[in-house]
Amino acid sequence: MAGVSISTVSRVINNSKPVQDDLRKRVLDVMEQTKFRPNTIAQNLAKNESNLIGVMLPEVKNTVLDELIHGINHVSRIYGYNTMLSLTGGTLENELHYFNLFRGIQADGIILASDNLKGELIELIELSGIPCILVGRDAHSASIPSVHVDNITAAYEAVTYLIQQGHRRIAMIRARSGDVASGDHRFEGYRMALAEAGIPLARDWIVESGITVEDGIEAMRKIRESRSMPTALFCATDRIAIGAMHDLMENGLRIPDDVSVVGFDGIDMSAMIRPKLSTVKYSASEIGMTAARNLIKRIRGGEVSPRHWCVSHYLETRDSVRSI
Amino acid sequence: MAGVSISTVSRVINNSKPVQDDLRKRVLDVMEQTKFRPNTIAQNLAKNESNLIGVMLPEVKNTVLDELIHGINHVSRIYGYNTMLSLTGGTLENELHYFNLFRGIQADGIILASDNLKGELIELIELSGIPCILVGRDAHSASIPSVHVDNITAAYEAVTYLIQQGHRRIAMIRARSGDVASGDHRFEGYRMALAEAGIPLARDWIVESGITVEDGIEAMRKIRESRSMPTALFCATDRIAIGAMHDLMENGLRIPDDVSVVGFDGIDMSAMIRPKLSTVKYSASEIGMTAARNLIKRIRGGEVSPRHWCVSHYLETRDSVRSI
DNA sequence: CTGAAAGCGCTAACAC
DNA sequence: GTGTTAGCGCTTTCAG
Repeated sequence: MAGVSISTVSRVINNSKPVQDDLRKRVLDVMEQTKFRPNTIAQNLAKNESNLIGVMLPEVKNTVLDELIHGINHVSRIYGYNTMLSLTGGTLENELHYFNLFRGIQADGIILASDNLKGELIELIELSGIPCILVGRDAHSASIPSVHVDNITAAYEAVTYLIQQGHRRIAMIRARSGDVASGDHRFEGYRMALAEAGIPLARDWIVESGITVEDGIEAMRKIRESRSMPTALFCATDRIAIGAMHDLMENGLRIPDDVSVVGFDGIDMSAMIRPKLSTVKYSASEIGMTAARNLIKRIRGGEVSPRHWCVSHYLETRDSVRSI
Repeated sequence: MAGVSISTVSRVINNSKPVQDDLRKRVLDVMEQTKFRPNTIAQNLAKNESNLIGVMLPEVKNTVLDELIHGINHVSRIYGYNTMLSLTGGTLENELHYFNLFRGIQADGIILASDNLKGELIELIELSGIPCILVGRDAHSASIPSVHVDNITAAYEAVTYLIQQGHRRIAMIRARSGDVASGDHRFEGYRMALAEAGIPLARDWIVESGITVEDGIEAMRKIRESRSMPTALFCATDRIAIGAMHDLMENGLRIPDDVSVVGFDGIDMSAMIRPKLSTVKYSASEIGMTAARNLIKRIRGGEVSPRHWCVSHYLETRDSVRSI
């Protein structure tokens, strides 16, 4: 329509080479008038890059993840990348599926939160050659960089705080083993703190659970039904803690008078419930930003050796713990 | 590697035409051993379709949206579609941007929650010819089908309930006008209920606010500082309600003794806070499933005339309202 | 049933 | 500066 060659059109679209003003104008006019948009997919195919970063998360049920995503989006945008998100539900099958989907649309890099970084998934990632970065959990495999809070230390500090407040009968509702961050590592911190204080682990007071509010309710019920009650409870996530508090209060126990509770994550609701929940806080958006920044560095051929970054954390003490 | 032509490989990948067993096996073996995956993007380019549904949401800060997404994913998967999500922050600029991004990767259809369905955006959508469906809010424009709860009626019922409990001094924290669902429509329901009961609107008791917990705190403060206090409060979202309750309790007011509160959405936290929040509930996953189902029908050339679907709602009465 | 060849919409040398 | 041409990785006629 503009009476020019395809290449010229391509050049004005990409500003890749100089084009005479009148030709450029003719092209632009036609584009405007036909509302033409270049087909990204074909561009990507031809260029073998997409300026697209894929994000794979198991779910988005708490505010922390929204912050994480915003952190990622923020720096991605600055560097000219778009992001696209998919929810995997945490299953290996879905993770493989979505990884291939991202691969298919030529994603330049992928940020993922997964507990299945081994076997098939890790093979696929390495084979694909797509730069990846793990968020939220410490990497099993050294081949993939990661950004996360120091879950072990943070949990250790939270439980140590409880011990300092005079508690020795401390239960923990942990996430399932296999759930790296909130399961294994936060439990490890709990174990270390108790060990250091010479407190033996009490089987009845360690219950494995999902990470949702409902799971917390269920898990708390199990602890209540055990032979004796703890005076304090450390929960792997705030949602678990909120569920547990719900169960306790429904059953006539007072917080923190009867049992003290500490959570992990610092979701916004932790400050809204009563009593306000003491919890381990950290900046999820910082995780997102750091991840995006370093992923992009790798995409652009920066450092290759995988590193692991920790963002800072602190215990926000509120009203759910008493000293005895 | 398998000693066959490209076409044959394509045929075994797609099962599009019969291939002799031994050839098929040779191809499959090589695919397995090289971990070969077809390049989706090139497939799409050649086929001019992607089996991809784009989802555009402003944010994912509450459990309702997680449910919504899962609803969408669930039925999409059944029909062989993949989904990809992008967070727009609710700004027109981002919505245009991501829409074009989805268009670029040849998304077959798009599910979106937007309050900017007019002017540029609607033009772009119509021009692109991509089937779209709106979730969460009633469509301005008749040209785009939508799935949502009947916000006006639901809000009307919630406020009418308050009136039945003997309240006449009823405040509302509404979302901003322009925010179709939680702003305009839920306010309209409030207005109708009061009008029907012959209660005049009190300017001081209607405050416009964002939809987050923090916004709720801020808005409640404004109401507290007005000349006189209401006995009841209707909030456009549960998060607002939770923030408002926080502010009230921080300032020594009791719920429901001093003021009754009703929320909207039925997020999981509404049952966790104390007192438990009475709120309008509905199934977000049903919205997601209905949207996906009908979008796919449109993609496949089913009915063209846009329709609007409502999912059912009900008022879950809990402990945050007293009768006077 | 199988291979050769054209083409999806675009970019990137390569000539002029 | 601009047009021509060869792909990007795949699907789909079209012959055989």
